[in-house]
Amino acid sequence: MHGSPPGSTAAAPSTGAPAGPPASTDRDGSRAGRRTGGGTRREQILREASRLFADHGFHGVGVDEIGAAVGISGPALYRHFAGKDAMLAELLVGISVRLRDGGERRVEEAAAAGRSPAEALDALITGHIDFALDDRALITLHDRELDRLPERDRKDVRRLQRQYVELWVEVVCRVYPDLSERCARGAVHAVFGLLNSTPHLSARTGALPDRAGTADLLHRMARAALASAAGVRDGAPGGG
Amino acid sequence: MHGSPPGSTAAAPSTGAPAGPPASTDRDGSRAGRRTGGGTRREQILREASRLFADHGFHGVGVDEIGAAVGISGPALYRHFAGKDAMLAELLVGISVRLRDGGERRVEEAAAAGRSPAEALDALITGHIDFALDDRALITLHDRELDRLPERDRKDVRRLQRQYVELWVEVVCRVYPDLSERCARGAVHAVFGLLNSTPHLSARTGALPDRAGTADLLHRMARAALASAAGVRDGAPGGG
DNA sequence: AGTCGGCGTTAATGGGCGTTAACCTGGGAT
DNA sequence: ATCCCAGGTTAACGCCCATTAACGCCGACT
Repeated sequence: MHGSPPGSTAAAPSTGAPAGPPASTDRDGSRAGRRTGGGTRREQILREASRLFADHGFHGVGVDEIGAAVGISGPALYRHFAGKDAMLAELLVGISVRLRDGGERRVEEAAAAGRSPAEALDALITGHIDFALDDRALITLHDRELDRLPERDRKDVRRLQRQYVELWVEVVCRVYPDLSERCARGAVHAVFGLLNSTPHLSARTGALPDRAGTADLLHRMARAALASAAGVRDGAPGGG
Repeated sequence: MHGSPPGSTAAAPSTGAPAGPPASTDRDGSRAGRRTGGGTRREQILREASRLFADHGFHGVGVDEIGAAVGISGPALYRHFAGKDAMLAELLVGISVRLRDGGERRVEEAAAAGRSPAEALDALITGHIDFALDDRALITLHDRELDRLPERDRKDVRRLQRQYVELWVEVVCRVYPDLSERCARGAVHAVFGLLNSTPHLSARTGALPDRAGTADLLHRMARAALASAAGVRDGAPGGG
């Protein structure tokens, strides 16, 4: 019991890539960047933690569960994170940064290429849809577990979220000049709700055709919803 | 310590109506229906519990907190409910029943009055918006805490939710015959996401004009989103 | 008047869980 | 060859919290 060999009792990881035999092939120079199946240990942990948090809620997941999901057990997580809170914080801040930076990049690129505000808005919609479809768990956490964060991080996340919303509002107001900023903000929030509904869809079996079809459907709905918020018939063409 | 008089140490209720002096004025005949400030004790508890669950998540709220919110302390809740799970179950089942029954009633009334499918759809939208605006906490719980339910109740709630969705899908398919049922289901889910976004809005101060304005905005957006899902320009009038 | 049950109270119990402690190991740098 | 430390392991601690136990008050019926 006491001197038993380690590494045999831990549960198997739930991702597709089993980490049983340590991946000895891919050694990169960096010290803290040892890689197993899918990225750094830290990244593995964050990925699994996000899935678990999204499924069962932050308080509904134990550290042992998270550990088991990556093939290590319980307290070993403390070699990578200061605690459970720190994992959630890193996830939420990471999401918010990615959303904001991605949005800013798209708007800047559109402006640099001399495209119309409507095209910039399309770029924002496309980016958000990609995110919602590819990182469903993160999207779920994004607007669900914010309150479980220690004060400091919560403020950071809120600031980032606000910046992202304002980015949208600016573009929307440029596309629909008659729309008040107040209404635009409300409409943008509603469109986020629409786009972020994807987690619910894919829970059901085959609820939607495929990725491209879903993306197209959501894109059309989002654009039409915004247009109608401005009291305008949507005159844009069909899809991307 | 042991024989101290009860009723003096409990925390004050957070609702507007203090329950300090027992309401002796309103006695109705029913035995289990004693009333204090706002409805039955059971109803008080459910109301506060829904608010707390929505704010902090099911696992993030303790029974002592719920008790304190209605002016009693901790284990007294067990005089009214079998346990914490039972409260959540009653809330979620109640929501789902109200949504489904309300929806069915509206559709039947529209049919009985000889109205068009489009008008039935408008009635559904209006009903959902009323619900989302008046019971924000419940709407939040509705799609967030389902997994925290014991198996039996979870199945019930899912069945009710499915029936509600199917009700919408039927009406939508009648309004837009070219829309495949599959796409209609996806679009309906997306519209739910749009309409249920209201909790996020009102968290911010003055994010939206007023109740009527918000309802109108959401209604227009929902209708336009559904129309665009069918590949149709929304031809309905402004709304009201 | 007497009693009985609804509704509270506080104290105790028991399990779950985050976190820490103490210890082990294997592979790269010296 | 040796050392070191990143990254594991299991055991233990302590808190939080849902639930139960044991008891008290009061209003309503007989």
